[in-house]
Amino acid sequence: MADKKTVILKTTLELISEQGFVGTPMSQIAQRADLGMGTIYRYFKNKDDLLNALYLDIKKKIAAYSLRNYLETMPVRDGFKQLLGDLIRYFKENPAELSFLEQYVNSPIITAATREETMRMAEPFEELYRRAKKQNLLKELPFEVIGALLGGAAISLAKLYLASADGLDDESLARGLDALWDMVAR
Amino acid sequence: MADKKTVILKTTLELISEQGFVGTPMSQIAQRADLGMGTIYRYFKNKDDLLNALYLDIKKKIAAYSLRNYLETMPVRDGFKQLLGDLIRYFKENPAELSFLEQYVNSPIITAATREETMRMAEPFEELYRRAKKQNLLKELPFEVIGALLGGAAISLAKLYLASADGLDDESLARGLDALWDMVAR
Amino acid sequence: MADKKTVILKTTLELISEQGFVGTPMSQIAQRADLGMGTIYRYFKNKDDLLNALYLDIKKKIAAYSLRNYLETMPVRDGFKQLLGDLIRYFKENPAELSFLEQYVNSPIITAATREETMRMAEPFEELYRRAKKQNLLKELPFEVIGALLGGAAISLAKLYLASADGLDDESLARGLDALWDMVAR
Amino acid sequence: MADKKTVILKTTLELISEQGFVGTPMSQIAQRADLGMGTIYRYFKNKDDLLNALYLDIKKKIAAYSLRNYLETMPVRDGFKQLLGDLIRYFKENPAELSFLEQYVNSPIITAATREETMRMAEPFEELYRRAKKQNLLKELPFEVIGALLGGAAISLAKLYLASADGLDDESLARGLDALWDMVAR
DNA sequence: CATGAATGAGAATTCATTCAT
DNA sequence: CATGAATGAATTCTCATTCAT
Repeated sequence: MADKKTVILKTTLELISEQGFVGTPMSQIAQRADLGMGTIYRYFKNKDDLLNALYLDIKKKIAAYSLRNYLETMPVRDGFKQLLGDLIRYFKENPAELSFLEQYVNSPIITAATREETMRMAEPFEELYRRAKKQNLLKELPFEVIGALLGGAAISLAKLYLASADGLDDESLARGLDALWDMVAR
Repeated sequence: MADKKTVILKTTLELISEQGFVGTPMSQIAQRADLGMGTIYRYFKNKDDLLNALYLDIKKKIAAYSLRNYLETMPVRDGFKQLLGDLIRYFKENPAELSFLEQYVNSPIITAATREETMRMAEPFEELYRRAKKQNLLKELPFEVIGALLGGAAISLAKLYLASADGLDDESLARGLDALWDMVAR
Repeated sequence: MADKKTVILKTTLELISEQGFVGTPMSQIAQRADLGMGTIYRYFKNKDDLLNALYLDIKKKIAAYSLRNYLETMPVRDGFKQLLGDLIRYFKENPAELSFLEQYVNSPIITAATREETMRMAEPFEELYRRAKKQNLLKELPFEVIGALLGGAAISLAKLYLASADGLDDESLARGLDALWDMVAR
Repeated sequence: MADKKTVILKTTLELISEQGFVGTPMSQIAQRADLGMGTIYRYFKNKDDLLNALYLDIKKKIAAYSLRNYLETMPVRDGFKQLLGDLIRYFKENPAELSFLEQYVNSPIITAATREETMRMAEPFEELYRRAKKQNLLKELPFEVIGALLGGAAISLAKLYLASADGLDDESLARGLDALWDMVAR
């Protein structure tokens, strides 16, 4: 059997994306994970802690997936599209993760410490931004604004694709990515 | 005194934006609203109903505010910037509304019926889209995609401005709106 | 029906003196008091608070009972015997109170604030001590020592009488009180 | 290393006097004693058994300490003062023991069997009482009453000395012991 | 209509005890 | 013999909802 911590996180995500955080009692998580209630508390201090751990875990997976095929040697434009494209593809493949994230990015349950920790994962994106700046490819907008615009639009797009019955074909994804680039390109 | 329903909605928003949903019991809403618990149940079937009503109420206010200065006779580009600019300005003036909305758009508490009802408010925006299409100003993207891209980016931008200490000056807002337009413009 | 707070305190004392504090769940108190669980929490913040309130309540009753027949105009020796005699008689009539007190005087559950509040009840006894001192009737011992010696011995005596099958006859109580006086008298 | 049973008892006393009974789980005892949880259950049937053993252990140490310098050949008055003086000195040197005892003498956790066993330790004191009686030195009070009065007052005194910042000097202890003797002396 | 005390189902969390290694 | 991860019954406490006044 997979290690217990992993099983708990997996089960929690499943249930939360189905019923929401408030709607899923610890007892149900334990039951579905086939573990005793107390076992969860061996691995996580309390319910909030479990949620924060899950949040962090997902963020890490997203970062890893996004970077799969990204190279620092890529041309800037290709780099952007690679990163954002894989971000969207990740959510396409993991809809529960997206729904979870959307619900908790702004929740007071996610602590400042957790949020801080996710910041560090933006490092490759920051490097890309600096590269783009140097080549004078971007609009006159601060890093945070660029990030917010791209992130907001990309996630919104991912949600739409998940909702649509036909799903995401490569053609329309490519067009979406072009739009994203146009938004920030000079 | 304003009518009771309004007072309840206002108080609920206040408390939820201060403490989050889980942390605000009905009894506290009643107390702060200076009403008996039973009174709330006269106006709202239950807590979920209250939340859905609040959600709808806020959406309506946003729509109204966005349309304040929008005219169907405006040039398309100006129309877009007017609608989106006022959307962002609304959140600037009503931060609690934004934080509430962010937390509940994806919550299972908001029912399908409520979600459906908010759709209708996009009507003026749809009209604008059709006008833009006719003039061949937009990229080859379906209405929903255009809407998702713009909405996601705009709200993301609003959140950033709220978080930033210095806030939103006209200059940077204008540049943000230009970026949004570039995203969808042909 | 008596007021709810009183009923809860009474029931709690009953159960705790039978089973101890740890051994009596709040649910059992509610059941025996014929009240809903939540009702207890309307009147007491939590279990510890309930215990502190009970502690204080009993201390007040003891003080009142001790002072029933005590007069500041009594000769000092009679005053001592009156106060201590009624203290012992109170416990004779209210065994549960004694067992409760014995168990919790030294428990960390009783807060410093509660302890402080009980101090004030010693006032009449302090007055008596001052009067005795002025008349040079007592040994050269500080007030606290006199109090500790008398209190300790008196309560120990009360416990013994409760345990003994035959109980406390006036004759032996009188002899016990004489012994107490001899302990502190010059 | 001392034998395990001793280590467990010592650690339990330590933790309970620091945090109270309710606040110290078996797991914490195991951890602090540097033993596995299961090991404790090898030496004690369950938590209550551990507590009863600790209670008995402390009582034995007290009896031993009290008798250190006591001789059956001592004059009665000196004998009393010797026994009671060393009782008080023991608590002075072992405050945790006193606090533990105070909390558990009246607790339902301590079984009748345990209580019975502690009775036997009063044997030397009983002998002393008989000797005093024969010499007609005591008031007309039954053995249990004498014991209760002296025990109650002595422990009360010890507690006071522990609480007082300056502690117990020989001078004031001597005066306290005189008072105790006066209480029971004819 | 309005009130808010009372309710009790339901949730989080703890911890004594067991038992496979 | 020793270990400590796993268990789940038991407990405290919260809060949406009702209903007698």
